[in-house]
Amino acid sequence: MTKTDPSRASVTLKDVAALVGVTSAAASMALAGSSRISQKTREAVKKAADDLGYVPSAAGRALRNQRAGAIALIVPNTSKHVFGHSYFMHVLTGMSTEANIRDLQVVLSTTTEQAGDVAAYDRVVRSRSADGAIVTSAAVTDSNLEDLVASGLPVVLIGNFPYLPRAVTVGIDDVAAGREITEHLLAQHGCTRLVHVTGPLDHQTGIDRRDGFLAAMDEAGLGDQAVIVEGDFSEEAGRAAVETLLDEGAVFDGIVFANDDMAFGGLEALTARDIPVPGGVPIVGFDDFGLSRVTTPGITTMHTPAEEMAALASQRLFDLIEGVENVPARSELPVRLVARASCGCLPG
Amino acid sequence: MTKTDPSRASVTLKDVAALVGVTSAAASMALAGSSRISQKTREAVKKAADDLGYVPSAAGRALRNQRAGAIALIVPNTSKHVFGHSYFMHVLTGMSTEANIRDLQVVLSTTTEQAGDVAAYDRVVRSRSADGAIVTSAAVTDSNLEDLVASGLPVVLIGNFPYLPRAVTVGIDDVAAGREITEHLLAQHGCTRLVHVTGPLDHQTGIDRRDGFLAAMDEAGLGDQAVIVEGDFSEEAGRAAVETLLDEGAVFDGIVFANDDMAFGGLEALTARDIPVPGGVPIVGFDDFGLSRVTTPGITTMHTPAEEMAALASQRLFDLIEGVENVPARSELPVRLVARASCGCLPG
DNA sequence: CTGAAAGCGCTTACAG
DNA sequence: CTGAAAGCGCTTACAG
Repeated sequence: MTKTDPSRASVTLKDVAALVGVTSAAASMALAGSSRISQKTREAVKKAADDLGYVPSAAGRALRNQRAGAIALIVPNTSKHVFGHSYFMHVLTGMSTEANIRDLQVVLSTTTEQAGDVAAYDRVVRSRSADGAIVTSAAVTDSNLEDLVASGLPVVLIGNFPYLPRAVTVGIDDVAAGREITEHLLAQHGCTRLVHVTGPLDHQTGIDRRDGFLAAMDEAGLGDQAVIVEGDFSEEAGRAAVETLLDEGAVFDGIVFANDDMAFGGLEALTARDIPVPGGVPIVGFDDFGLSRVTTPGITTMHTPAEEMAALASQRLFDLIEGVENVPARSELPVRLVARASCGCLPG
Repeated sequence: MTKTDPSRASVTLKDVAALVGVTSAAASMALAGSSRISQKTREAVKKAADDLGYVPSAAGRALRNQRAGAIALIVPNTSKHVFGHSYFMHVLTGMSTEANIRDLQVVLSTTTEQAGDVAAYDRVVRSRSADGAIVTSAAVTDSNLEDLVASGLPVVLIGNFPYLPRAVTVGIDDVAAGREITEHLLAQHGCTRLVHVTGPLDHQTGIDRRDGFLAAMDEAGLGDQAVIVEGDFSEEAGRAAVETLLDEGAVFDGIVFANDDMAFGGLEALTARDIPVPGGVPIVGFDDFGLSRVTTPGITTMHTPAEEMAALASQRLFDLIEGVENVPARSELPVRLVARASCGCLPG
């Protein structure tokens, strides 16, 4: 069957070395392929390692190399609610792909307390459970992030952090993307009185997408018509925004939601009030993490390449860990408008 | 600001000990709260550790304690496609919650190759990157799993593995659940000619849900009417199953899909052929990982408590790692039928 | 060229 | 009672 020893006790380098009759130092070099060790010994050691099912101890290596061989994803408690399951799974997929290539582990660090977001990061890196970390979705108000970046520990942020110019970040151009999808409703669907339901305005994503919306409205000479309703990325916020608008008798001919979850909540609210989408009110969302494809109507959205962002962030992180010079501080990936039925592009 | 030293070099026990003027052994005991160390020294050491921002080295501890302080989730490459993003995120959430309570890390191990599923697991545990692992969604045909369980390494399987009686597993009663949701269509909606679109039949989940369907049909005296179409849990399989049925002119008055993804694919195919759901054909799915709530109509389904399963699996794993005797080999969590519009229970 | 010590950071068993 | 060595598993710098 398998060659691995099924016994519980773990096989160390010493066991391998003893089987061949060399020191563990020699065995180590042999497995590393050092030319210092004769080819014959090298092969004997490799065979012995194979036969015994030897796998190097992560702890032994980490201690000796001062390198954990792992990268961490920090998921602050709050952001799990804000960004949702699918976002983080895309991020984990991107990280895992890159980590696998380099034979590194991925450790997941979720925060329990509200306040301890950075403490969580700090613990992971200072305990050297991971050689660096990817942090995503931090709030603008989170001042600790600044100390973190200044500390010089390897960290890559996913998102946009204009107030942290020295941080290495990977993201998209939310302003341009927000403008583009707004222009879509204006130019392709003849909307003139648009509402924007924002994300949380203590997150740069929320701010930028709103600014993109306002820029598009201004450029179209419709700045006066622009209505802003503050949301928080939750489905419930989208629903509440629509209900409030309708209750107040607001006049509008389209809604730009800052993400798909809110667009879905809004869609349900509109449908519940017998306002057809897109016939009565065309709407658009943002993200395309999965939800927007499966609703009826499908939600027109800006595809945010979360997995690719995470993959690139991982590469940047590896560079930081390895001490590569001149790692680009900012990388932006392209987004792409995905036209579906909610704006009127596709048949319902 | 923070008390932590922002310098890159990490603080070791030796640094803490030096600051107080004791040996690192004494500092270790002081931090552990040993009564061997005078209260005064204990406090001084704790203060010094605090001031320096000392965090114990994971590698040092792991090597000394022969314990990684981490548990792993193994995600075989194939199962990512089979079970989808949301399932694994539920599992990770459940694991993280339990791991946080015990101050353990969660490491994520995704397999690259097709064949190397167990090798991946093996590497993680043998390298002692993790003290044990949770493995989910393994195929019945994966004979390596048997060796794995026999090896005595701490592992908990999520799912049902009747051919591995010695394995510690956490799951649901898929047969009973499959029967229950089938009975719902029979008893509540008067269906008599039901189709079942199965999951992959090399996974126990696929087999069990099918058997539950057949049992319900038999008990209702409708065994002759039961039609089985083999699927694989993918949306595309659900779509293809419906198209084939319609093309062949099959006669049926309801469909039991073995999961929600297939139900969604089937729903789209029915809608595309102008067959209203539930008016033309009532359908039900299985899982309730997120999708079934957001479709139109919402899909009636059996709620599978993935997060709770993962939490319980984690607890079982901790017990195995700690050598607790008589860890229950099998735990089953209750499922719950969630009635939505696709069967006709709720208004569209 | 090669053998074997030293040391990464930690904690406990041992010596005094 | 307390000081300090030993050793977890590994790899490299050093001694011979």
